[in-house]
Amino acid sequence: MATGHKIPSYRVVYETIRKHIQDEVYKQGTLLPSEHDLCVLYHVTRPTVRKALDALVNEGYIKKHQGKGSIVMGIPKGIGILSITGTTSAIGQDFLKTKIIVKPEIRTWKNAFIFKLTEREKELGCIYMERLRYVNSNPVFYDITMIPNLNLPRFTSRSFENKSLFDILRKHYQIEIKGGAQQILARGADKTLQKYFGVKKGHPVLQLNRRIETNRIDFYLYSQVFCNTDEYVLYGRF
Amino acid sequence: MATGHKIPSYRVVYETIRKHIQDEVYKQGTLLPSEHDLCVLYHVTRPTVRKALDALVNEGYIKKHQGKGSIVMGIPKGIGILSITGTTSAIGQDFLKTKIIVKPEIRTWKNAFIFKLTEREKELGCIYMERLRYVNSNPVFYDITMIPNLNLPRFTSRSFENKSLFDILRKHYQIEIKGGAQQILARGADKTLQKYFGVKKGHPVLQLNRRIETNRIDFYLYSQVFCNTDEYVLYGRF
DNA sequence: TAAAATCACTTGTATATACAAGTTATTATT
DNA sequence: AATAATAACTTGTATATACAAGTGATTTTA
Repeated sequence: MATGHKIPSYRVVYETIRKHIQDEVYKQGTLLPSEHDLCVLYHVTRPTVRKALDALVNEGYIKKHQGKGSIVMGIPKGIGILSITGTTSAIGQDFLKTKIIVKPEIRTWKNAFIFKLTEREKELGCIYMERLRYVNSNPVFYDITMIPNLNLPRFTSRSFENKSLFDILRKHYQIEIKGGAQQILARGADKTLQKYFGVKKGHPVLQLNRRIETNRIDFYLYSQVFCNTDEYVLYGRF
Repeated sequence: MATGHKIPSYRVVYETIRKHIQDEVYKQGTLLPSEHDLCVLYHVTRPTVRKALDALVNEGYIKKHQGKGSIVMGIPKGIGILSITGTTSAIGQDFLKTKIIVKPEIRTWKNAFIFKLTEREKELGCIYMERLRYVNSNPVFYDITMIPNLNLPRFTSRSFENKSLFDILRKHYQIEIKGGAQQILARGADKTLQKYFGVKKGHPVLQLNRRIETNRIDFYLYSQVFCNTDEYVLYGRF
């Protein structure tokens, strides 16, 4: 199934350099090739290279110093749930296992939800699912995902074990994640969290309420993520 | 005391539009003037306008749609401690009061700290301070700030009441904040937090460990922020 | 020899231009 | 009147170019 989408060249440059940092072709602490050299390498002009580097700076892969060059910082450490790509890519799929608690099913919206829903979203109802995610066999994330029930054929019958929700949305429905907003708070564990995380009542748990924006206008995903940060803390750049 | 720094025009465009969104000259839900119109308005070219808009998109002030325009999203709601500018600008200085718990003083580094320090940083020692911050008279943030003791004359004798640390660093020492990395976790309140937040022992509190990068190479600020999220949650974009 | 000036590099800012591609209103067609 | 084509907008991508400004090594000067 070819997408037919042409990949912009700044994206190619970004992805390649990112991969090279990941694979330690460009090693931590060293200087990246100069912008001019990258231009020659990728047959693009400086603004294009700079757009790619800007993204890498934002995500913490590199750091720039005027007059000196771009220093490779390496892969952002920790669990980068605050980044756009979601949990899976951030800590490496190898160490993340997913267990479905509630299979995707059509429901009415939880009215206790934090974000205001549009009338259209309320009408549609939502696809609801719950997942528990393990990092190195420890339950670390418990997440509730709600997606407006808008023209996503066969969605509820798909398998999500060890698959990224975002990947499925992109491949089968051409939905791209573009960013989002989130609330972050600390709370005590309730019965559900006690059960899944194996902690005492009131144990401090991180909660994230997220509204995720997509390439489809007025189409948002909603998720509530609970994290047990006892062993794995969240990490982010700003 | 004139800084002598020339402000880049993309910055001027960014600041002006940002201000206009804040002052509701550009109202939420409406379309921003087109990039072309902004070019005429500010006497700059499109790449310059786009650079300003990119920053506004990143911070959640606007959202762009190809073929349509840039939609004004309004001021990012909540307490945007995850953003680069710090607490003060995020919730509006009017509602934030600061109380100094420990005045800036020279100390050796807390060795229990999370980030690895360089030898140079260890030698220098650090300027240490503790602050309690109130939002609408409620104690919400308790933060410990550590700054390498590197050529910051008279720093320990300055007043920090209701002043932004970042502003002081910029105005008096020409130190600009460029970004940073942070860990986020949920933890139970200890005796100190109980005292300042007026909560029970073990009450869930958000903790942020931050390393803040500056325009001076190898000069970082370190801070540990504790947040009582019972009434005011943190907010961020990704 | 030590300090100052220069040069060659780096990234930062800005312009001018072109075309691709998505959206919306208008116009022409059926 | 409903539909299709078009035109006029919008943002997205990309090039080519120029100069400013920070860094570090080299060369010149005192």
